[in-house]
Amino acid sequence: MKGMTISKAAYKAEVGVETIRFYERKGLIAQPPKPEESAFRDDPVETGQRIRFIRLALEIGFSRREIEELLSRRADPAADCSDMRGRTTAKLTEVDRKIAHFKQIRGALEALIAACPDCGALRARSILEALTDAEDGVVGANGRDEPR
Amino acid sequence: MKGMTISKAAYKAEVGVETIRFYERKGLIAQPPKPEESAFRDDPVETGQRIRFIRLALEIGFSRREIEELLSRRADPAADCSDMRGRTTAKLTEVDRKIAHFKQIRGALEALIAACPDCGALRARSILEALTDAEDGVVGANGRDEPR
DNA sequence: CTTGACTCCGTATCGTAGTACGGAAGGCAG
DNA sequence: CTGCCTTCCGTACTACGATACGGAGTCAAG
Repeated sequence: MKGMTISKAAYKAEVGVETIRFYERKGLIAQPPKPEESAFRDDPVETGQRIRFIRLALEIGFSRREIEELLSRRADPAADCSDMRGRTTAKLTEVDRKIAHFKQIRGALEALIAACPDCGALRARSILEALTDAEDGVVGANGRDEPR
Repeated sequence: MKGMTISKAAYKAEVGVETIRFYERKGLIAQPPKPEESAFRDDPVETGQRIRFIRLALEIGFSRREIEELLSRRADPAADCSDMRGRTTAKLTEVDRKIAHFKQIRGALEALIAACPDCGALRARSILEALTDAEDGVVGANGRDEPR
């Protein structure tokens, strides 16, 4: 167990062992071949970089599928930057849409709080009913914010 | 089939039949008792209101579990408005956090686009590597945006 | 040479919010 | 009274990103 075992790779990348295995199953990272002298594999350094890239891309809002594509582009020497730029711009628009949506939600919540002027005396019923009656359809024409 | 059947209730509330059944299973709405003269149930009007409340609360960002609590508070006459106000305020904070987070992501995406000044000549590698190298840890101290 | 920690791998489970399916039974028109 | 539609109900499946578990094999230290 001298090489870069999965647990060491996981520790370095600050993810769980299971996460690495999960990425392997999904084809985001390659399963390193086992060296002949050992039954355990030897993760190349590249794996760590790849994991960090995946985590980062996840953090800025790319989905696993999208990351899959990004990684395949990365491997493809014919892919140029404009493609990547397009994807990133599209993601930016998506993020803007989300921000706008959450701002709308924010407004609805503030209205809800404002609709409860001198609390304590009022029952929960009133605020809930204010919500039900007044806010109908306010939030989104799309109906759903984040298609999960 | 004269009463308020499930499909009529679903139509009125603008949800699917399966969605009502799903809410019943989850205890968000009660299964109306079947009248003796019919094998089919008769959904009371209250059900429709309850469904609209649920949809609305979902839209402004309450989770199913939270809605469950809200509904039980609604049934509880001892619950007062300040409790509801507290929950709503907490949700507002949560939404603010999300907005801030998405703005951070927005920034990262813009940086990513800016890091690709004269595209076309550059390979995807460069922008991806810029991302990997430069943005490390930028996005969130929490590491995860929406705890799903 | 045993013990305990670690690895490998498949499969199962989580949480969220539903959606789909299949079969049995009821209801209604022709 | 026959065929088709709808209802009822349980169960399975979807997407997303992991996370957990069980059993077999392996490695290294005592």
